[in-house]
Amino acid sequence: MRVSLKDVALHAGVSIKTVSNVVNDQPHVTPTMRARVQKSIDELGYRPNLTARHLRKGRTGIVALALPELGNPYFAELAAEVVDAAAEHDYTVLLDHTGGRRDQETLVSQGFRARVIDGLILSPIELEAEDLRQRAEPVPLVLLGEREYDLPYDHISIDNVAAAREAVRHLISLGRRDIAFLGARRGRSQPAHLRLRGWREALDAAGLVADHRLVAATDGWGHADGAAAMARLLDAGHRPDAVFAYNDLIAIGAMRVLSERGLRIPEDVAVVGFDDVVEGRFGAVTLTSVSPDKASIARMAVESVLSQLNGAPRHQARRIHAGYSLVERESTLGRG
Amino acid sequence: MRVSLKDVALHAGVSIKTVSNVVNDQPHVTPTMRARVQKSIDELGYRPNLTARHLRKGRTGIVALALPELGNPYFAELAAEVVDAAAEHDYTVLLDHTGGRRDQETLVSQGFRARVIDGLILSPIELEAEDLRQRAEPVPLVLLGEREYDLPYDHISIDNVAAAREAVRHLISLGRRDIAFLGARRGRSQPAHLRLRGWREALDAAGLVADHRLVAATDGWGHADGAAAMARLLDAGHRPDAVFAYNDLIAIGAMRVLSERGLRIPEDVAVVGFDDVVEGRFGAVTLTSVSPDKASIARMAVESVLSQLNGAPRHQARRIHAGYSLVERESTLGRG
DNA sequence: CGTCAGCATTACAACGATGCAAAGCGATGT
DNA sequence: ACATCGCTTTGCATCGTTGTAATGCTGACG
Repeated sequence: MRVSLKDVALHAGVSIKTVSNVVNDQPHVTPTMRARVQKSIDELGYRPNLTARHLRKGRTGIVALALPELGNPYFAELAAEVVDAAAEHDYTVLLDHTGGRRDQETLVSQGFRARVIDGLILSPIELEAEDLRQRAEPVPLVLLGEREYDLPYDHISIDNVAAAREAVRHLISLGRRDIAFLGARRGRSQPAHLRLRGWREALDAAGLVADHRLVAATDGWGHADGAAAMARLLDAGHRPDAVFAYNDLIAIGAMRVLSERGLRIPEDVAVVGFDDVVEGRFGAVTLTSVSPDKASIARMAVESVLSQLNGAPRHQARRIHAGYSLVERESTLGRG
Repeated sequence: MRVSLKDVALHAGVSIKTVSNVVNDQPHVTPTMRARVQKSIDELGYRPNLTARHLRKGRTGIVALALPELGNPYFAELAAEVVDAAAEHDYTVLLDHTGGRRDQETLVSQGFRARVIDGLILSPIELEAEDLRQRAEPVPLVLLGEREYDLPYDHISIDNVAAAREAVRHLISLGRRDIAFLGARRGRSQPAHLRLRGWREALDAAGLVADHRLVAATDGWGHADGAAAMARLLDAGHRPDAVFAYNDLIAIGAMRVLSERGLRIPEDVAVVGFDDVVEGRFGAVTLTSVSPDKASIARMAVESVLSQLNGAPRHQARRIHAGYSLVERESTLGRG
């Protein structure tokens, strides 16, 4: 069995409370006493029982992070950043993944999966505002990602519209005119709408037509979905001279298909992705991509949870934009 | 504040324990009583406080998973599998990452990072046997990965030597003779030694020389490390006709350098990786790779932790081999 | 009608830690 | 020598839940 305060107290010949005071660095403990108790603590190898502490104090030191899928390197990289950011505050991260399914996301938001947590950082895909409106859970919640809700929860993301606009403007500056968008989620009410809006706005601003036939829906957000969408576009007889993808995986899947069809990147088709995952930096053609500042997203998410825990007013939600940059690589090199 | 058993008991006009019995589906509760209490539970929206339950029962329902780096898709994919496997047993996963550093790995193994866990699944990189020998922690531990220790802990991995042998044998069967190995960790006592041994054994068995000049060390396990190692090899005047990499990321990094130097894959240089990460299936040249059965690794790891929790003898450790297969793709296509 | 078996319900203690308030103790002032 | 002050140390209750043991109650049986 584990060593408890009681054992240490017995060993040191003092009261339980005194040991507790030493452990918690309370004032009003004489150096002598502190030393004596510390000795017993060390000898017995005492370590506080966080469960008990939590029961008493109402804190666990754990924040949950619920992501659509860990297999997507963007989320994996983000998770790593969150773990680090949490560690800075002596917090650990409990990981959950929802598969981007609405029922799972709802369950997680209501605390059904993990109930021993101080806060929740959730990156929703299909969750609807109404699902959250019914949330009775007192646990602080922070939302990440592209979905926007008019609800009293902090929301952290980059300015997706502006970032998408910048990406497409970059393609236009290279002289591209027929710019496809890959990755509007098929059959969804909110299909990647912010990035799609940025695409449209950039085209409008340049006096180009936003041809909806160049918008290809996908079922998911992986390589295979990008490949399928690209193939569909080409099979339908379209030959865009540039592609802006919802994310890097879709872009990479698309690039694969483009080269299978004998199209050169960037000469024939320039490609821009979104997320700046490591993978995009090492393909045969490196990928130009919008690079969200993952570290600061993670940091702000953790800080939001902690500030809510420390009594920040929960009714006024903040919409926080993290930084981003467009990283240009081979897939948009030179003039097309 | 949250609703507790006490509140429900008051509301229903019964004792706390009776409510507890209803909640836990204990026998010896009359249907009438059960209905009455259930009504109060529903009306008040009671949900058990897991922290208190855990304090009482000594279990938290959380297993920790400590990985070297989440940024590596192999580990991210594995983490996703572990989360799923744990969920099947109503367990959630607490994620930690060690950066593959020995001090972090030691801390994690001793429970310093996360102290609210029922078990720990650890994938060590630099941890030494002595670090674990001093482990006093009563929490069940399972080890994953290539490192082998003669210690009383279950260890789950694939048969790295056999898998590496098979990969290299495949290259030999394509007529390749000068087969490089990329990824022995530089300056380490146990540099990827199992996969390296498989490489050597396959060459020996085929009557080929295992030329140690074709073994290139790396600093880490990422794309950049593979690229650097490949560049170093080529710069030194070596021109292998095949490359076997410690993992897919290193392989992909190497492929990038190979094509930069105008070498064709697989015509000039065939490449085999290890891990079968999704990324390898969507490059310009898809990557042949050893594919460990991640799902069953995850499942067995979780089951090992749970069986230890349920009193399985801890002194006799098991060495468990999961399945794997060699998936052939474009990077080793046809005859060279 | 009284007794007892047997099930339903309850009271109490405990898991380990901490907040609060009271008790202990040495030093100081008169 | 004694009252007082102030810091150190302690005892007790408590967080929400569950295991154990005791109690209450109903109905069957003699």
